[in-house]
Amino acid sequence: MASTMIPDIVISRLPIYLRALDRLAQEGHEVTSSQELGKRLGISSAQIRKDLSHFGGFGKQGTGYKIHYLKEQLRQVLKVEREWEVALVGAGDLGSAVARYKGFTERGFHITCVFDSSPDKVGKKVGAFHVQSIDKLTSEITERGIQIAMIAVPAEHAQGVADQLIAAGVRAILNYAPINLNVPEDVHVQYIDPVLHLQRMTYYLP
Amino acid sequence: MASTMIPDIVISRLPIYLRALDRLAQEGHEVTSSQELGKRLGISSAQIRKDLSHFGGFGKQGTGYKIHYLKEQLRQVLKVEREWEVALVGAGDLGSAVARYKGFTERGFHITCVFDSSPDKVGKKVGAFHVQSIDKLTSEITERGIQIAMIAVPAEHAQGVADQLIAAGVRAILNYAPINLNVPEDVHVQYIDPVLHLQRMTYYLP
DNA sequence: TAGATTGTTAATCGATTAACAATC
DNA sequence: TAGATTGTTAATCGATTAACAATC
Repeated sequence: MASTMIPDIVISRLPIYLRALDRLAQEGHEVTSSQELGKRLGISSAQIRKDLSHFGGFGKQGTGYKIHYLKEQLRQVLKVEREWEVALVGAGDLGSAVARYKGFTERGFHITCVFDSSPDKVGKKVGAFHVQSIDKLTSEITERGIQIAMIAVPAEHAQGVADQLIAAGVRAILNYAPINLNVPEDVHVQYIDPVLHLQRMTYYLP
Repeated sequence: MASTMIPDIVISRLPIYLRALDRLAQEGHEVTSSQELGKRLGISSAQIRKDLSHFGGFGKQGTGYKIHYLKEQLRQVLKVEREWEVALVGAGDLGSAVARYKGFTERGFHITCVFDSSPDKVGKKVGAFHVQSIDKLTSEITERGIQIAMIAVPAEHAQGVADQLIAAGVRAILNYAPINLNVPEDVHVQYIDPVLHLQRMTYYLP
């Protein structure tokens, strides 16, 4: 299969293209070119064409890409033409904010269960969600066949939670805890730590 | 100056190293090696040594790196040995969550002003912050000499806000709005869009 | 000293870009 | 047709890794 041969760095740009295409569509455009897209994103047109060509010829010489069509193709490549169930672990300040964030559902990622280890929180509601005991994590995730989870617990508990999630069948983790996770190679992890981004920018400030 | 010659990809890893060193220190370690650090981070030891060597010889043959010393050196390189003032634009759901997040202050980034365009929000409190009208943005940021801002407004207003921030002197922007910003090349932008990370992982799921 | 690990060089690997034939 | 833009190849550029002398 071709999928194993496509560099991850290419995959990482597809969601960015998709987001820009959504925007162009919203603005009323129907067609775009690698040049226009590249200018918006600060990416060379050659790179965009090369990235897209891994998955097929989506454009037409002389005219460019039909935005609606390209969007649909990219959504299928990324497997985001479907809806995904997501588990959230941690219902503290950070977890609650994540649970309330509307951007997930709007783009096809539905949080369907929220876990916390604190008896104070279990049984309470966070946003629209009923917080469950972490003891239910394995059974709930296994039964529902959930493959994606978000971790929003303190750093010191994140690795343990990740291990539990993986044992229960989770294969993709979005980690908000400020710590690196060690996971088997068939499990994917992405990190959100806004402070890292700030620290990367201060280097360049006077 | 050497700084312009160091690849940005190297800079982007320094905060990750720093975070791992913090953790090692918390766990009671006093010394580490490129091998140990690399194993934790899933990065080759050669890469860590090479990255660090851009800034000086921080280690000792045979023994490795003193964690406390290396932390201090990296903090200086990244300019995070000091405290930074940060402006936040947008006090809606997302902006409020950002304002309440404790991780910023803990690591030296102090939100000192919050702006919103909605008269409903101006004058109210969000977390510990008094929300100001966006009309005050330019004067407030200029007077305080703020160089870092976070954008948490709807996508359609993000570019306009960025333009205002830059005109007022901001040189580093952390953008939570799901849209690419076009900025002059002496302005740094980083993006936080958790959905992008999820979309990048679903590609690999069955 | 023997063992370990750095800092650095050279070799390898991979990603980006330039260029252009194909073609709409 | 003339103009525009794709998809793709080859060339360039840059980043990672392997290896090892230096040295603690």
